[in-house]
Amino acid sequence: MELRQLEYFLMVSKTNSFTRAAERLYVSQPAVTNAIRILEEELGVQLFDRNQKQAVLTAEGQVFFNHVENIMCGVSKTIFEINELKNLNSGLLTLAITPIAGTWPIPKLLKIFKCKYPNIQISFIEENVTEVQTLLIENKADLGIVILGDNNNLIDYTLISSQELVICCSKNHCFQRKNSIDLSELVNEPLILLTQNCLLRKIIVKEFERLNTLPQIAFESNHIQTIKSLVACNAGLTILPYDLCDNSLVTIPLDTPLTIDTAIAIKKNKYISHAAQAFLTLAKENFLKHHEN
Amino acid sequence: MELRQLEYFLMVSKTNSFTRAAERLYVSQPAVTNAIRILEEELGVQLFDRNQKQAVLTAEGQVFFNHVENIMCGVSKTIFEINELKNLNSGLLTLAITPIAGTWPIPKLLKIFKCKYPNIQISFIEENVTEVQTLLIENKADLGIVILGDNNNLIDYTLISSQELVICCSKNHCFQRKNSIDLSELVNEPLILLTQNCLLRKIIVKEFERLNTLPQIAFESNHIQTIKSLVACNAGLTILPYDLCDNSLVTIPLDTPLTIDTAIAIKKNKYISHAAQAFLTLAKENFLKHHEN
DNA sequence: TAAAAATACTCCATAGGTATTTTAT
DNA sequence: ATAAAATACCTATGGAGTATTTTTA
Repeated sequence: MELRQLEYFLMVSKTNSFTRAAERLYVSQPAVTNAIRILEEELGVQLFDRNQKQAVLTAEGQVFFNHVENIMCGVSKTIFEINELKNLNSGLLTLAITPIAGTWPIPKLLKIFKCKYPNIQISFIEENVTEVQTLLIENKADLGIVILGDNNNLIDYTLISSQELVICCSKNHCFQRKNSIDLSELVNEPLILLTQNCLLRKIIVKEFERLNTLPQIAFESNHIQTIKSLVACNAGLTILPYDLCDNSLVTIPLDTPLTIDTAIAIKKNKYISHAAQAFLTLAKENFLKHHEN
Repeated sequence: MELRQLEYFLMVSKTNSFTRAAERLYVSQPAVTNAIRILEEELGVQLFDRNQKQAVLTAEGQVFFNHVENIMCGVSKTIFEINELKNLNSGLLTLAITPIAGTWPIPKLLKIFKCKYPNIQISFIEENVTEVQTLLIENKADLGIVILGDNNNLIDYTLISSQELVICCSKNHCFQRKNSIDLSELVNEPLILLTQNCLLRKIIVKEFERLNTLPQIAFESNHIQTIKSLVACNAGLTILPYDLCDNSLVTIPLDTPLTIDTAIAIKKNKYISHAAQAFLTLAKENFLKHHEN
């Protein structure tokens, strides 16, 4: 049984004529006759009654017809859906993101993506970096979005955001007039940082360790907003990516700039779905455009 | 797109290997590779990620897989159903019957048929002879069951029952001792017959007309039972097929036997469905067996 | 190095074409 | 006589095979 035969069969059923079916299918009449003959032989059942004035379905042919219509409808739907995927008019994108990446700078990017490809469904898995990497390697996520720093050699990383870290203090803090600050000046200042397992915290602590010291952590929270509120009421200082700060705080650059880099992580040598490719391309474009400014 | 390709695709999906799929399909590995390659080219989408340790479905391949499973399931169901029809394990038989045929001798035959082919569904259309013939010509019924007498030259008739008509009278009637009766003896007897449009009535009337006379119709009814009851209480005589009589009545054969013939009517040159063929064969067998006795 | 997939090539089955015959109205 | 389907025969596409190369773990 072949789809071609089924197609011919449907056309003969609809036109009640081998000749007219052949015309509409742009093949010769014997081609149709042959296809139907072979189909009937294979099924062991006569599909058309040729003794009538016109080729008319037999009882068995009618039963077959009902099934074949369903099959061919399924085939059409399949091809349609594949084209929708190709045209990025449908699809599922599974993103494995780390919490910090989830708060920033990804939401902005997602908004642009969703606007451009409204029919692509996005599914999030929010886990820590090592778990995100595992998900990628096990093909349980298309793309990961992580803060660079703890790379895995089975994964490729594409930088999509590089943001300068700045010191944040309240408008009343004595640092507020400074043009820049050296990290060493913060050694004795009470700091308000994210909780221990966050990459931003780890990056900051690592920088202090490079100075052979440790930060004085007055408060820690896993909510950026809490940290900002504490800083605003002068409970201490914090260090945040510039874009996460708002005008309730004073931001002061570091003497030796420190950046936090966000990257899209993809398993090496893995096929990338159209939706994932679209996301990757958009993220790269966005990064370049942002960097020009 | 071809069913063969879809079959190969499913096997590769299930085995995650072109080589193992080829083994299971009893074809060479390049045959599978080629089929999938052509399928991918035609769809414009990569279905398998060959960069992994094993051939694994891409996101697009997964979507395709879901559809293809449905399609192939539909194909299996189709073939199964066609085989069921061939094996007379399913099917629909549309019988166009005239009322007299419906009461007798068809019910007996139907019982045997239903017993032998319990899964064939039977649909009745009860109409008069000319309407039954129209239904057959318009392919709205597979078989007709009619009393012979008003034949149509577009239709073939197959005799399935030939029954002698007998005079019926009550046990008190003066005729009850007779061994046989000539129709002419009934000319002045009050008769109880079926209503005008019934073929049995027409046959009887025609016989009287051959004697250049008309029957004296005391009562008419379209219910056999009513007629029999009237005869039993001596309201008159009737003429019925022998099998429709019971021992509440006395039955007397006619001098010159008169028969009522039931036939299966089929449109000439028409394809006969397996179910209809089975019914026809059974009816013929049954008729022969009955005639031997 | 081994195993899997891709490639190169050869062959033949068969789909489809043209020409013609048969069939049915 | 006409129109439709079947048949006969030919051609060429492409599916499947074998042998081999490439690739990746």
